Amino acid sequence: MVQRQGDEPLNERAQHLLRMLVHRYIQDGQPVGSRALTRDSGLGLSAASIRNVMADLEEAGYIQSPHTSAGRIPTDRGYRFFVDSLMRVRPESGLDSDSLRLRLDAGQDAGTLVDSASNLLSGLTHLAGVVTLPKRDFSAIRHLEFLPLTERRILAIVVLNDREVQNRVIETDRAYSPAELQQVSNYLAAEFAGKSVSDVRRGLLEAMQADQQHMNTLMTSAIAVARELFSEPPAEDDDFVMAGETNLMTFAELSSVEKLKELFEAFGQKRDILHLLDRCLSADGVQIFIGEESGYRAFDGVSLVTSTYQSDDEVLGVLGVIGPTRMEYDRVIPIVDVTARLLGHALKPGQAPPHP
Amino acid sequence: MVQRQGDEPLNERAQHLLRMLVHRYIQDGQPVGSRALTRDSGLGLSAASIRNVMADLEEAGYIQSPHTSAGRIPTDRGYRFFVDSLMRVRPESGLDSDSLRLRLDAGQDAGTLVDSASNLLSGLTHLAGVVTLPKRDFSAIRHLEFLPLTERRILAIVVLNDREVQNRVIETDRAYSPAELQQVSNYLAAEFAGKSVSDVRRGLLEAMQADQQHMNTLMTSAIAVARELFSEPPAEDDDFVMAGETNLMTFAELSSVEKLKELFEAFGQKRDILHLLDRCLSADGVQIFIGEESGYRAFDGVSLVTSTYQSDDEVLGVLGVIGPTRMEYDRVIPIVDVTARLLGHALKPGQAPPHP
DNA sequence: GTTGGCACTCGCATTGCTGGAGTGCCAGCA
DNA sequence: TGCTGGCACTCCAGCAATGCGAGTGCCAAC
Repeated sequence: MVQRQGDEPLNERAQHLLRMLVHRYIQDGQPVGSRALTRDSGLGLSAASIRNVMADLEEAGYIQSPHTSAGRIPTDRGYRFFVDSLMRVRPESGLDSDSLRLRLDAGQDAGTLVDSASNLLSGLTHLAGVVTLPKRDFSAIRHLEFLPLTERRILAIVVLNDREVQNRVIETDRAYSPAELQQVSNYLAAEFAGKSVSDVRRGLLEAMQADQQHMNTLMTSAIAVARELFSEPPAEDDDFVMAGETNLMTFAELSSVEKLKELFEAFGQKRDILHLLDRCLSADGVQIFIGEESGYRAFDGVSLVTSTYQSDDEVLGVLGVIGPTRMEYDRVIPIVDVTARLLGHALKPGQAPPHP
Repeated sequence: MVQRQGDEPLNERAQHLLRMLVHRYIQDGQPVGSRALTRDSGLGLSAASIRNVMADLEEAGYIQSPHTSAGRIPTDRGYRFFVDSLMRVRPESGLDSDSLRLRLDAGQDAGTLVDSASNLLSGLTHLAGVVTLPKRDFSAIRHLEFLPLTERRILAIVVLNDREVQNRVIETDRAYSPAELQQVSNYLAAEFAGKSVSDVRRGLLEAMQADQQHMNTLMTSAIAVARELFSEPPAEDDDFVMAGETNLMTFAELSSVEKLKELFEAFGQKRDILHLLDRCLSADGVQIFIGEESGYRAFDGVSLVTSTYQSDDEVLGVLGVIGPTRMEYDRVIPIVDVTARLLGHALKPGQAPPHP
């Protein structure tokens, strides 16, 4: 990156003005001029002085002017500084938290909850909401069942956490007789019941490294089958749900059809978005990507506010909100934060189911 | 509908010119003037004569001019007449059919097939593809299983057709002990194995009307549970999958952001679309809704070409393509038709699974 | 019935103009 | 040294005027 003169820290006044400018721009989407700022700032400064400061801010890369005689708008860097150092998150208006809880009812199945959360996010922020399906690594295995389809293909059904059912077809190395399969099934069901998927995976790894000569045929078969079943997470774990994409069509910044197309294509591809969301999985708490920071061209002019959601300290997934860089960060961030907490809570196993 | 002078049948020449006009407009999206038509028509007529005919066509409601001194464009009614009487469907270029078959591989599960079909449609037509999930009414029940969750909540797992697994939580009138549930489970599994969902439903209806005093407790319980399970189709049966929505953003007719928003919101709501697709279920073969014919405002300027798909004479669902009214009907229709056939074929139970 | 001609109508792009908002810079002042 | 008022300059947005081109409708003549 090019060294800029402006890399020296901003003084108090410049920071204050930058905050005002960003705030104002977020409100009405018009470039902010020196006159408007003089009024807003509350400092008893003249427009000329403000102009001087604005020139500094521009040189430092925090703001820019779309053309000579327009006001200034924040750059990505300006938003970043605003979000990191200038902004104070608005405390959610207590009421929210309660009414939200009602809409994320514990005891529903994961798919429904994820949908609700996504709708909730988009509804509250008037932006697009996005929620990844929860990882199932820490779910307890409740029930296990194998059905022979053809000689070498078995339909495996796994029930997790009282509620979720997953199934996949596995291909085996050799043919299993129904009786044999039944044995394997019983053995594995007894062995795995109550354990979490990641425990099982770890256990399998150990078993495979152990001396196989001490095992009987049943165990060897069982391990082979189980390995096939648990070797990699099911495809659905790698997916997300969006809601309210159309909200993005209202923003002037994104109203060029080409820009929109690019963005919606990115949503459809899923790959880039997933990659981006995966990056958020590692750091917990709220994370923000502003415009080009994401590294994807389709995300120019677009920001992503995310948070991991977790139950019992295990990170299950990521949720967040996609909108124009010009979004009300101070309002959106707490919404994302609260929603993440509520979703995590609602997903906690053993929650009371809703009364019929 | 208002009676128009033009309701008298169009003469040969008028029909020919209408065909040319629609064809031309579909090709380049520009209003077609009399000069252009004189060249295209092949008739040795002058522009003035053409203009006379065009005036007739306009009066009859088949074409209209966006403003005084532009050419003419087809109205919905014009497209309708074109599609019904003037157009000749292009025979698919044999090659297609083979390469398509490869992309709709029999033996995959319904979800994957539906996704593929949807992508196929949008890829081939450069429009948006839409496919409803297949109804499962005619699927054979392969396996049935009940797991107690809480006293009155039971997780039911139904395996259909070797491949599809459906599960739902049912609420019972009274508490069942695990042993009792096991009995019910065994009884129903034996009773239902191999029957289709609709057979079972019919059977249940009869059983309920029969004199219940002749039944033992087991049967009564079993019927109560089964009724809960099969009373109405699972929610997923009532859903569809779309692909290539972004293709619609390229068309000039739809390039106003507001129109697009309206349309995409309709896609998101699903309700209207589902309703529209349901209407297609009854009539089999290819069906077409042009513009306002659909009755939904969001569909102004948009056409829908659909076909039912079926295996073994049972209609399973609907698929189709959504695009601007100005679409190449003669090319799109056979694509929809073939895709429907291939999807129906691929969904046929007992198809050889793909070799690993 | 067909044709050429003619007047007419729009839409669209270009041009020139004006007002307003905003900037940068400078000289003067505390 | 920092702040301020003033001034010249720039650029956009909106508006009217204009000319051009494409296309129409109608009519009289063939």
